[in-house]
Parts: sequence; structure tokens; C-alpha cells
Amino acid sequence: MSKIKSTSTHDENKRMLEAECPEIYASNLINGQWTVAICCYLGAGKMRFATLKKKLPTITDRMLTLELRKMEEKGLITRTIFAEVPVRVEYELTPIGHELTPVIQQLEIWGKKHKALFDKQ
Amino acid sequence: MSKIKSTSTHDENKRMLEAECPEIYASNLINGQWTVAICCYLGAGKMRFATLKKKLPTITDRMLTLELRKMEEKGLITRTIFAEVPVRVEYELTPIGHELTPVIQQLEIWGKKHKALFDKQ
DNA sequence: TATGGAGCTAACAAAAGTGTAAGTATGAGC
DNA sequence: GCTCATACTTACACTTTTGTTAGCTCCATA
Repeated sequence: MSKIKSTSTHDENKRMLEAECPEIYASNLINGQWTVAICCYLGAGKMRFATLKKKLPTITDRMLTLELRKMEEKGLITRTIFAEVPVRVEYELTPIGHELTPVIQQLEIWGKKHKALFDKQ
Repeated sequence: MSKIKSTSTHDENKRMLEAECPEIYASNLINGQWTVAICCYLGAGKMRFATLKKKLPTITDRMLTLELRKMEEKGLITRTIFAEVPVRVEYELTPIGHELTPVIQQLEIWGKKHKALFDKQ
């Protein structure tokens, strides 16, 4: 999650594909390890940093911060700071973030089917 | 795409999330850099190694091999070898792989919307 | 005085993913 | 004997992502 070196062919390839295929562009938007999970929880309503952290027991402060920042950059969520003490920060899905919910639900249905197939074997 | 060390917390976290959330399980199945692209092309019908390579101009032999193997492992595609000379190998979506197509299409629609929003800015 | 919670940040380390360059086996055709 | 095409494989290097540890600020409360 550090800066991406603009000289790498790795990144160039990624961008070429993104530019040509909206589906790859989209899948790159949600492929952070915790991104989909966070989307799901925020689908139910706004949430604070600490609340999200409780929902994701194994995540570290750092990873949660990074993920939330990345999602904010991508326009999936908004971040609202309340100047209280101690500080309160709330995260919420943007409209386009909300529109992702049904797609994730589709993915979930497919995931269940796939899992059922593989658990049999 | 080397072997994953089973001792890493990184991998542990991934598995925990997968086990609990089918949507994360699903998103992990499609998050290879070229996976979605390959799914799209194979959606139109079976294809040979070399044909796929032409469709993905910047991919290397190695990456294509690795991606295809990973997708085979995940049960998304099948691999058929014809003992001709030179060898012919055909890749094809499995039934569950085919069922992914509409989901990818949903993702594509969402991706276009998201892109439109961001291109404006 | 120190303790505690909220929401971070910085420096570093490890793991996973991707790319480069070179090489393999096979038999056909020149 | 040499080259060609196909579909790989191997060894290595680099990039990106994720995790570990330790810290910090603010002010309230004990």
C-alpha cells in the first residue's frame, strides 16, 4: 500500500487492462483483502473506526486505516470527523459504493455455489 | 504465485475471512491480475494457449501458464491436451466458471458507472 | 501523576504476486 | 543437421501488499 512506482511494467499492465475492460477496472477496485468485508458492514449503515475493528477481529489498526483510506480515494466511502474528545470518525458508503452492494450479493451467491461444489469433493 | 507459506498470518487472515464470507471467498477466486480477462474471453468458447496470448498482448508465457493453472485448480476452467505435434492445448470454462459470467457482467456495469463518475472530476 | 480510549502514523520486515530471460521436448519440413 | 512452432519450465529479480511493533495527541477521569 506504499506508493506505486510508475516505471514498473507490472503496474503498466494493470493499467492497460483497466483502461480497456471495465470489469477488470471494477475488480481492481474491490480487491483489497478487507475491502469487500468493509463494504458489507457499511452496507448496513455508517460505522466508527473502532466498531469496524471489532467486526474484523484480526485486522490491525494500520491495515484498517490503509484500507479505509484507499476506499476513500476510490470514492467508495466517505470519512467524517467529529471534533469531540476523544475524536469520533464515521465511515459511510458513497452512492456508488452502495450500488456495489447488489453486485457483491451476486458474488456471494456464486461463492456459495462454488464452495458447495468443492466441499463435496 | 510461488507456494504460500502456511505459517504466515497474512494467509491465515485471508482464510479466516474466506471461511466466514462467501463474497470474500468469491472475490479471492477472481483476483488474479488476468483472471477476469481470461474468464471473459473463454466465455465466448474454448480457446488455445496461443490464442489467449494474442488476446492479452502484454502477458508473458509464464504468467499465462500460472494464471491458467491457478484457474484450473480453482475449478474455473478445464485443460485438454491433444497429443498432436506440435501439441494443442485447449482451455474451457467449467459449468461453475460459466456461472460467473453474469456476475462479471454486473461488475462491468458497475465499473462503467464508477468510471464515468471519476472521469468527470 | 498516571491512566485510558479513540484514531491514527512511522519504520521496518515478511510474504505474495508479477516480470525477465533463458531453456526444454516433440516431430515436421527444408 | 538445422530451424520452426507449441506449450510449457526454471531460476532469479523486482513490485506491491500485508503484518509487527512502537509510538503519538487530545483531554477526561481516578
